[in-house]
Amino acid sequence: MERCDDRTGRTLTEQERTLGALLRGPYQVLATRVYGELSRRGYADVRPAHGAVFRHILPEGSRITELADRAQLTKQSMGALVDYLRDHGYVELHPDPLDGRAKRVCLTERGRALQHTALEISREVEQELGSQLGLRRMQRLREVLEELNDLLENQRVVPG
Amino acid sequence: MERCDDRTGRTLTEQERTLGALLRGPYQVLATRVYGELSRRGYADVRPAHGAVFRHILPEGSRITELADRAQLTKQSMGALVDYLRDHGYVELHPDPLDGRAKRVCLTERGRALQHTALEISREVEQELGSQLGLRRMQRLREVLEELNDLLENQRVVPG
DNA sequence: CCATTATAGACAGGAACACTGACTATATGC
DNA sequence: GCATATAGTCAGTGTTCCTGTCTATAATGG
Repeated sequence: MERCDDRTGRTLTEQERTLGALLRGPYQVLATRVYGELSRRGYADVRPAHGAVFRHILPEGSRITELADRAQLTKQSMGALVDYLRDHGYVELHPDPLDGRAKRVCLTERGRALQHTALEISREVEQELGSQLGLRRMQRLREVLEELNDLLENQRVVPG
Repeated sequence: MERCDDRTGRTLTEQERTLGALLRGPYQVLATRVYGELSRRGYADVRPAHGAVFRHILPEGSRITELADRAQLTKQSMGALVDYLRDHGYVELHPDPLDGRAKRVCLTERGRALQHTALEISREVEQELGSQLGLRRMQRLREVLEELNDLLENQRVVPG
């Protein structure tokens, strides 16, 4: 039986870094810093999962099903996130005047304040990284990532 | 009370895409495709969480604590992942000859085959994305991401 | 050599997150 | 109207990761 005794001291995936790994590292750092900073600035009850609501809700409000579709979650999961955010004062639920089954989810003042703060923190972290990485490189990274995101969005659901 | 009735049809975060969002999108697409393809190629029992082991294990084997440190997980969480992978034939546990408390986790033949296949799939997906995005752009993306990862790794733990 | 302290790992319990299936109430289309 | 579709809820489950506690072994300093 072959024993494991190479003694190279490097993993296989270190020798060949996958694109996924290269994306995951920075993303995790970003997410940790943004939610950590939010916690310090008075929004300790907002967790990463709730981003699914704040990222997708429209200024005029959105229905739970809409949010679920956009966030690629089930209605049940999105319903739970919305319940939590309502209980914590970030959103309000209004009956939809056009559809008696539906509810409109709307940001409260506090919800908008959080959204604003989160964007602010994101900008701060990006600037800080940019100053370490070099502004030109950060600019290039952003450009290519925007193109990649556009590409992926357009092929996410085959239009029927 | 101010009602929510802007009717712009765009979210705040769509107007200003954060770096985090730009990284998350492609990462999720990559991860979904890689693990989906692994499932189709006979590794349906390997889930994304198990990547923490395969990404960090050394060719000569690693201890659970080492893997936990590198993957930034607790020893307990890593222990559970290793147990699962042992039960499914991807790793073996040997007592560490140098430390009676420790166990060496080593990949089995099947574990190495999975690792190989996962890297192969990652390359395939990256190539496919590259052909859609443009090879030059993908090349630039990779370069900048590698620099960013190096930067973040070097400041992860302040060297004591 | 022995007492203290540190480390490797396991056991128990729980929180966060997202899922499936089944259900009610309302809307829509013929 | 009746059949079908949709919005949202209720109940239950699985995965992933955590904290706290414990045992066994190792390392260190008198």
